Amino acid sequence: MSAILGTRLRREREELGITQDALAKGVGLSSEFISLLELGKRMPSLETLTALADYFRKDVSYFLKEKEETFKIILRAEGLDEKARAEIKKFKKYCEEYMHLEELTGRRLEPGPIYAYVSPERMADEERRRMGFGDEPIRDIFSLLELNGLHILRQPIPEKSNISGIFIFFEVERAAFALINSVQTIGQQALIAAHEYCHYLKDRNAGPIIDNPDIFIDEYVSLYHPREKFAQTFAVRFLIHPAKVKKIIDKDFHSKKLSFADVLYLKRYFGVSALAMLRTLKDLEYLSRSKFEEYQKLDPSPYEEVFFGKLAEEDRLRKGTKGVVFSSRLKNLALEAFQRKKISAEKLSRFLKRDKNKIKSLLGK
DNA sequence: AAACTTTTAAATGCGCAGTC
DNA sequence: GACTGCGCATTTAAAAGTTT
Repeated sequence: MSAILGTRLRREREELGITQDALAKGVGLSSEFISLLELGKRMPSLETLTALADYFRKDVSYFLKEKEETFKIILRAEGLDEKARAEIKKFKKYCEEYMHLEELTGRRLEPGPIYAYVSPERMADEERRRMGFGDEPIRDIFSLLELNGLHILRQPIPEKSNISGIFIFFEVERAAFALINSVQTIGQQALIAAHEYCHYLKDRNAGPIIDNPDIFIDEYVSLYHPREKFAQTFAVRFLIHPAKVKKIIDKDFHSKKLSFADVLYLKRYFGVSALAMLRTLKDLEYLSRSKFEEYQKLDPSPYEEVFFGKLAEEDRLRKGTKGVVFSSRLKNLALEAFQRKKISAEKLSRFLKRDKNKIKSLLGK
């Protein structure tokens, strides 16, 4: 009995969008037997397995070999220092706790659609349309993505570890998680979140993905895996819709030459990193190459503070971030689990990061 | 928009041949 | 006689359609 064969088989079949019956006809079996295989209650003969593998154009081993545990793959990645390792181990723990809470409350999120688009721009537009955003900026990307099935955990990983985000998909549980490095500015985090979301929509079956911060430097982006280039283009397009940029610049700036302050204004409007904003403006030809390079060298934070009073709330806080940032949804799940007496007050207080007596008195008894 | 009906997909019980 | 790979008949569950 092997659970892996069943899950793989089911996944392949569903990806083709066919029924058990259709598959059975295709490989000369009965649909009942397909059912048994998918349930992991029977093993096929070698002959049958070969027929199935052929049908899906896969190697037979694909259906047999238990894939190396997701986290082992990540932890084996080269160049991981001890601090990063420790955070990834914590990430694993948080993922498991998150899934456990979903199970306790019965609130499981169905994974979103899988896209096979050729163009990241089209995919981003389509996804915006599906969510009903038009060309408006997205205010709370983290919550939005969570509702669409990508669980978000934000944890601080030291800059020198060179990790900006991690995407993983638990095959059996059918749950996707993204770790966002919370040491980055909130704008960068938003971009990474959208980037991981693209992996989720497109590459969720390709194994875990570790993203490093270099993907943001457009000069070198072409050197990276095409999948990364795709995801990065998607992320920028998803967060900054060019039509909106055009509208603002035409209407409000009367198409004048953009100053650094204008760029920062737009950056704040879309809630992204300064670099992503600069890139977009350059690509849309609102900034010349030389201006782009000039602005790119500047550190936005002191300017932002002077031009707009203060940094975005979270950017000031993040300097002191020591631990994980749990999403509102996770906290909400924990609360529900507590109220239904499925977890202890101690455990709840760990998720909410508040004193348990305080929580208790607030909830009445 | 609830209550019932029909259709279809998936799961289960059972049994048959072949093998060890 | 116990076990395996499978099909047939039947049941269950979920989706789609219809009526009130």
